Amino acid sequence: MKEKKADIIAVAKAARVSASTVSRSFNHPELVKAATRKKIDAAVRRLGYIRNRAAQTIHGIRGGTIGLIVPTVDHAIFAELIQSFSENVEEQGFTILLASHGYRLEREYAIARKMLEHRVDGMALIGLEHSDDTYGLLQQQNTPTVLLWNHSDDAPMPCVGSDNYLAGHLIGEHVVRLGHRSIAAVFPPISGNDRALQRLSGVEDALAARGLKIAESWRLETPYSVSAAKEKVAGLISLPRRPTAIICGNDVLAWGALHALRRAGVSVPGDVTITGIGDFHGSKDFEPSLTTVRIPAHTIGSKAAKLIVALIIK
Amino acid sequence: MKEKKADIIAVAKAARVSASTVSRSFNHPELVKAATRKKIDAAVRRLGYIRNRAAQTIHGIRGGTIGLIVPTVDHAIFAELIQSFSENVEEQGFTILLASHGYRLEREYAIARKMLEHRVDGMALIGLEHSDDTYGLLQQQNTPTVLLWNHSDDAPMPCVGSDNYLAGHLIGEHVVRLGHRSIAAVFPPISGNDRALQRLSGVEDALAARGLKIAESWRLETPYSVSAAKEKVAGLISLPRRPTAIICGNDVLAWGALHALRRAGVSVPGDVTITGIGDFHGSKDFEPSLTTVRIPAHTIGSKAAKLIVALIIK
DNA sequence: AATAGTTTTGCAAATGTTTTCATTTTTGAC
DNA sequence: GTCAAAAATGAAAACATTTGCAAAACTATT
Repeated sequence: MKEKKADIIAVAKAARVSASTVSRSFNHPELVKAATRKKIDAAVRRLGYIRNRAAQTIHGIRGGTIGLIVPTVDHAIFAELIQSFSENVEEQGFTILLASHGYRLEREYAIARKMLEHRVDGMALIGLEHSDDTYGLLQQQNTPTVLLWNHSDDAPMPCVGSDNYLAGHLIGEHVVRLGHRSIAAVFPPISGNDRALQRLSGVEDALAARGLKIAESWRLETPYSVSAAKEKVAGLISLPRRPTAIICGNDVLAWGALHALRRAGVSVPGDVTITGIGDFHGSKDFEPSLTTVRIPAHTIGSKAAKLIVALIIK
Repeated sequence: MKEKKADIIAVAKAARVSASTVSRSFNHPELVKAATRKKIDAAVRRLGYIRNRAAQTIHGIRGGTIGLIVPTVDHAIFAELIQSFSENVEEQGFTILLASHGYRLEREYAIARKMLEHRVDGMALIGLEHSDDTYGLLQQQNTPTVLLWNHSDDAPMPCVGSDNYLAGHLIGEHVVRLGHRSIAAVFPPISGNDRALQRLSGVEDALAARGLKIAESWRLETPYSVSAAKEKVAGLISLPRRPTAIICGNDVLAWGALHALRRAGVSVPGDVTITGIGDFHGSKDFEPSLTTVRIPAHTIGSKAAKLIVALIIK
């Protein structure tokens, strides 16, 4: 039990060479004779030696980790993004250090700090809205960083994502063009969530361009969940005056809306039109079908992965 | 640009104390005079110093990371689990090193090795089915490990999860008890996925107990996606003879099935009963409503988190 | 068999911390 | 103002590696 784990010196002894040679055989195999390498490999296997990245890292060698901080993992939105990002990053030999801040920006700062203590080679954050402290920290340590999910030309750091304002605008225009005039909106809380805010602005501007406005009582704010949206929308359509279109901040909320309408026996899109944003897994197969704007999570993840790796090894 | 990052010695100089004192002020603040601590804090801030965990780690100090290897992040199933696990583990001061193996067990081994190189304090794996190499590795390095998601009394390592066989059995019995005799099943591929296999066995045994069996042509295998399930089920119900119940391996497949039936104008549960397993976000609000067995991902995540932390700091 | 060149190897210093132990400083009691 | 005890600090060794440099061991060439 107490047999301490093998270190490079133990391996060296076992293989009857020096520690330097063992180290080289790992990091610059071409510099060591094949026969020696063989001996070393054997010793490594015999002792169950596993090199210690921490000890390498203090020599300024890249540790091979990238920090990824998300608001939460548990959303269809981010799951797809995280998967694609991590997959691509792993392909390049990096591993992800993951943490979630639950939409609290101070948590994000604390987490970022911790990740820097671990000497991550790079960082990825969701969205463009971060505390000054966080931006300052990353800048000061000049850690390669990419901002995921949103894109804006005047972002303070490299970012890869889509234009959420545009997405909202597109949806807004679409709905107006269908002839709707009584329009409701269901959105998540916008604090700490620039994505939602931009989408909503896009929608509002598109409507305003036609002189339309969303009535105060038809602006629903709900947490990101099918249940919550379903409930809110059920309340909405039980009112005497009903909207003819409900614009949802994302597909999950739209699903909730659709279930609420189905339950109430309201026909979609006959009586009411529902729109989402995101095109999550499952949305395109929804019955009745759902109008949504595709946000290419998969592509964003893989592009961002390539970008951050490029920044790191440049 | 070239100003190398501050190290503990730089801080010591700036604060006019020794490195040891700086170190202590971080790790055992009670041992250093308040005034000194103040000077040090100031210097730290001024220099933007961030301690180097790697350098601590080589002293055998815990690095504060836990490796989590999942088949994929991008499934409603695991997203919820990961979130809950990581949330709980973060609360205790740990950070997660996350990677996915895409249901390939050799990848899992490689990833585990890499995580051990990073000297994770503990590991968490999904399911009970892992390569001998992986088990051997973890055992030999005696790294605290927990197996997530499945539970079995004779698992080779501590595990926290639910009994998937039981879940399948419950669903099977339920369907039989409703009086169904013509039963179809839609399941994901079972290779590298002990969860699916156990569920299916549970279902089959429950049916067998009543002398029932799923016809070969009614056993559908489909990847884990709404689209795929929808398509398969659409094919199934277009056949002349239709099952009266379709048991799905998990809720996502059940969603696909529900959409297929709705599209075909088949009434649920009037004409056909659909069941899922998992009780994912959204399932309980689905219209028409879905019968499912709850697998408490959230609870599993948090219990597992507590367990692994306990194993680590014991 | 000696030489020059090339390939392998080992020694020792360096990396950024923590920790043990010894030394210095402070405190409180007289 | 002394003294002992307690508290705070520093020096140096330790941790698991990598790497620059020099020594040693081979290869060819004569």
